[in-house]
Amino acid sequence: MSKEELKIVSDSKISKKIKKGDALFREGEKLDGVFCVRDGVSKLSKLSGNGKDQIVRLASKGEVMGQRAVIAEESTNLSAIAVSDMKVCFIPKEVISNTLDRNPNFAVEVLRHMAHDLREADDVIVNMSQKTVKQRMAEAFLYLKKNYGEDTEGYLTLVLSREDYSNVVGTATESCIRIISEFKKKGLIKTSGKKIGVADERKLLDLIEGF
Amino acid sequence: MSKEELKIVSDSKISKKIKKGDALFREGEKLDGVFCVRDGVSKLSKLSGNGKDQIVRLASKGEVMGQRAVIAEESTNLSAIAVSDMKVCFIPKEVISNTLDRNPNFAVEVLRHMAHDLREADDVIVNMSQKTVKQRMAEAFLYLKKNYGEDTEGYLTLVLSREDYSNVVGTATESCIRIISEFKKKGLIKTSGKKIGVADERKLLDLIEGF
DNA sequence: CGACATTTTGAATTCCATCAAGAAACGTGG
DNA sequence: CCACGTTTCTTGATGGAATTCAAAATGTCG
Repeated sequence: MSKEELKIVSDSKISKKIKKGDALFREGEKLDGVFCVRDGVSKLSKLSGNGKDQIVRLASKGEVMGQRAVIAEESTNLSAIAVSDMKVCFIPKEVISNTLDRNPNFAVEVLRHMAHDLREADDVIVNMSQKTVKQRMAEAFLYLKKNYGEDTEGYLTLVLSREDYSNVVGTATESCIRIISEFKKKGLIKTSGKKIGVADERKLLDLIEGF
Repeated sequence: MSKEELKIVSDSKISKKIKKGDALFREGEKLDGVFCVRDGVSKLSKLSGNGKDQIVRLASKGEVMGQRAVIAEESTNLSAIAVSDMKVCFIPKEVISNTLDRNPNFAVEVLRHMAHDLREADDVIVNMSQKTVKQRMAEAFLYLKKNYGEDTEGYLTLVLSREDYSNVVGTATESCIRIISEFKKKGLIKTSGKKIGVADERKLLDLIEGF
């Protein structure tokens, strides 16, 4: 991307602060631009027929939300809700489509990014359909540790509610809670209030592999 | 896409015939190009930890396979296996990447296509995690009817094995068979050998909605 | 026909969602 | 700071859904 173009995109950014629990957008809305996360984490979820949310992915610093809808010129299929306080910047869709048309490299860059998202989505499909709830819970904890890290005491940096966990894993909140307490009893994880920490990574991995 | 470029792509195509059951490629392989389906149908599947295949999507006439891997310059995450006899054409990756670099419109076109795939993948994730096996079976039949049509007697044009059905839906083959016979008894579908036909679209829809 | 894969049914078991109800945490206004 | 209503978390009990293992029936192909 050339310097002038980088400047255009950069100038057209609008910064926003979003409070935990507030929505950046909701499924079905038309977006006039994309959001880029500068700080904090957002969940991207979709309402299912039975009234439950399914969290499809999480977006944190440096990640972009809404590009699928803007590119396809459709309304969003997902809602974006802040899981923690956030700072985001907004880039109007005209800027996106102009840059796309003018700059093949930018397009290819976006393409790569979407190819990556698609691969992850394929993996999630397989996990959802072939793994047990326990295995998916174990994966979720390892994923959160890997992507968001842990504090000095070994607890996951990103703190989610039990309901959010269940919406990531696609299960009932009670099942999720039961599995957390089972994992704790077996020493796979540790808890402190809402915080959860990975205690035995190896055993979690074994569980995922089916031992 | 300009005429010259169209010609380049067209000239570089290589036609292949693939027999039912044969693989176009297998997960983990590196691809040196993409496949475009001219005739027949292929399943795109991924092996899960427990040894079962999960069919992520089906590709038929006009659809392209392998573009994700080629664009991301990774090995494929999916296997492509012919569900019926097929004719496909192969386009080398150099041709793809050259065209991508030169032609912003082509890139945007591919981008739109991938945005569409991503949306569908999101929907599948929600279906897999929130719907029952029965509901997913019902959806599968309606999907197959809508996308591949039915013969003069009302049976689905695309004939899959029971195992393939179960791999689409993400369930055990026995469960899948039991549901088929239940649906038949209730008059939702009809069968004749391996062939399956939609008998009562409305009732299938009701079942999906949870009645 | 015989060998092999696919389809079908049966029964036992495990997994998970749901309903109900109690305990702990949280915020808010007095 | 406490009393309160509200939300979130936790545990128990139960029924239904789906997997698994086993075995029989049917189909397919050399």
